[in-house]
Amino acid sequence: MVTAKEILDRIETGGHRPTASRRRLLDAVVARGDGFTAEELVAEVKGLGRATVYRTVRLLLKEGLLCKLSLQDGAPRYTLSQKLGHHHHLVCVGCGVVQEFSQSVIEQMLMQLSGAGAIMGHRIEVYVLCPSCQAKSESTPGHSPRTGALA
Amino acid sequence: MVTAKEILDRIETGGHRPTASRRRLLDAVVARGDGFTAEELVAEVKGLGRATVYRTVRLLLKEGLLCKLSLQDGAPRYTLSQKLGHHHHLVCVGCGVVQEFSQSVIEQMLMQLSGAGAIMGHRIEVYVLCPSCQAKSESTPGHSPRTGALA
DNA sequence: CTGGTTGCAAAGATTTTGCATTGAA
DNA sequence: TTCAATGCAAAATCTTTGCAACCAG
Repeated sequence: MVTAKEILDRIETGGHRPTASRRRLLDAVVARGDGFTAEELVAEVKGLGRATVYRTVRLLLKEGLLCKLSLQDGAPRYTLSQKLGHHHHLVCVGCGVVQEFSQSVIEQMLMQLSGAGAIMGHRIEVYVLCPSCQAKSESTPGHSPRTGALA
Repeated sequence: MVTAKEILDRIETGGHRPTASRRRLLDAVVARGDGFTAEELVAEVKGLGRATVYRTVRLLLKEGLLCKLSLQDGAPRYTLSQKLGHHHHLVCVGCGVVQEFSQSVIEQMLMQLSGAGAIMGHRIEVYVLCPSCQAKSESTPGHSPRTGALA
């Protein structure tokens, strides 16, 4: 589990200051296990200016401490990087919980595509209905998940 | 190769009218092999209102005739669906050219993830530097590609 | 005719920027 | 002290919506 302090240390190592604002923002980010928007952080962490939130999100992205999720609708969502290396995401379209995974099969498959050019990077997201959301949707059939996330 | 007429036919089949505006927009879309933004279409197809362009893009997305690319920076980009079925994208970070591919290995890999929940969908994009852009970057070392696309 | 489609402008939503002030080292 | 970081509000971007006019079937 990544802690706010670890992230703050990395920020400091990167030549940035571990301010109180950043600590408060990180506490909020660490407390969530799902994808959130910048605006949700603005609402959640009271007393911080909107500009500070957006600037901090940008900083964390650049440092690789946050990942930008490519859901299809609305504002972009972000999630904390649990692993430092390259990884992919498993997003529940019901509750928005985000898990990470890395699968070497994918990397092998990418090799097969290298005829199309030098591979510079890739982005993989898998949308699931997690077991607890499956249970919920069986008991409440009317409920519809965040299908906007689907490709 | 998909033609504007084929797409217009599909639009009509879907219960929408094959108007002159839509035809002009489609001609512009078909002429490009890369990802474009809604705003680029507004500039490119003169005489069409901004609202019409955005509404048409939304219509084409809903019908599955356009794909939304999840690049990281700026406004979302769209590209024409060449295949009708499910597919993935190969995007050149140099020139923005988009190719499609489908690879059963990925689908097999997804099966292995099904322990995490029922898979509802997925999104895969691979960023490459295509052969012609590789040649260019060797002759002009100062040039830097659209690395914003990279995860 | 009739209802889908369009253009325009206004409104909405999201993000960035200028600038004076504050705060960490 | 010094320069990064912050807050605020204005501006910039991108997208949607209300409404009257228009057009395909």
